[in-house]
Amino acid sequence: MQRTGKHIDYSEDELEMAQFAKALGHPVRIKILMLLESQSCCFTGEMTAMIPMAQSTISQHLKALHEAGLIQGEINPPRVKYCINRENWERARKLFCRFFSDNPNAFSC
Amino acid sequence: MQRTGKHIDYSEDELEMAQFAKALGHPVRIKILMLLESQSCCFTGEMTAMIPMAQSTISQHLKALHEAGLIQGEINPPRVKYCINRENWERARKLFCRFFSDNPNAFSC
DNA sequence: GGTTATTATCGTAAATTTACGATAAACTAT
DNA sequence: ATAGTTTATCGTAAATTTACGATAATAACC
Repeated sequence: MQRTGKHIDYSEDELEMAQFAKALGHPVRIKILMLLESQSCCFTGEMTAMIPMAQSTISQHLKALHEAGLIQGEINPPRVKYCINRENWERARKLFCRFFSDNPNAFSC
Repeated sequence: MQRTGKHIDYSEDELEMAQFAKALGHPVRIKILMLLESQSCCFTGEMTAMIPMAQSTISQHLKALHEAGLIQGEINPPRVKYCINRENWERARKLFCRFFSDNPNAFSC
């Protein structure tokens, strides 16, 4: 895409929110995050055991979530323990809450 | 993708949320929604005037938002007036708020 | 050193997304 | 009818995403 020289000026919030949203834009990544939310922490192996997908695919989705800043991994050889990145989670929460609340009909968030 | 016969059982919430998130996963679509939020309603032309992108591309993004259920269009010949789909907006708000609040460290949403 | 266990990365192929210009469609107004 | 205005759709090309199996990397253990 992006074959023109045109640049659109997006605000930091717009870019950041789109980035978070993109990371949330696949059901398996939602599932992974819910898992981490409910268990606080989780090894990759536990996820691959619960989700019928190739281990490499799960790892790829974890990478996407990591790059978006939503999770962080702690090496615990030979395993890796993942958990929510609370700082960015809070940031995302604020962005989404604000976004959906800035309208006259909304309940307060 | 999806070349195997495996099916993952996603909950309705997981699927719906991923769908909303996917629609929010591009900065120009965030921008469009913010515009609709601030103005309550907007013609396609006003958006194409404010966003330096081909008219066809904007229309494509509007279609994506419409298919995700986040906006609705009212034909007002020869123009089309778009606005937020309040019912689904509220649904999305609840999903995201709940999602980001279901954790011990979060502030209440 | 060699083995085992766990996870990431590589190489790939198919599907989807994103952007554009060109064209069609829909409706007004002349 | 013709012309004008606005928007959607079509055809396209490039980029990205998603999935897989195979392989590499890492660190513990024997």
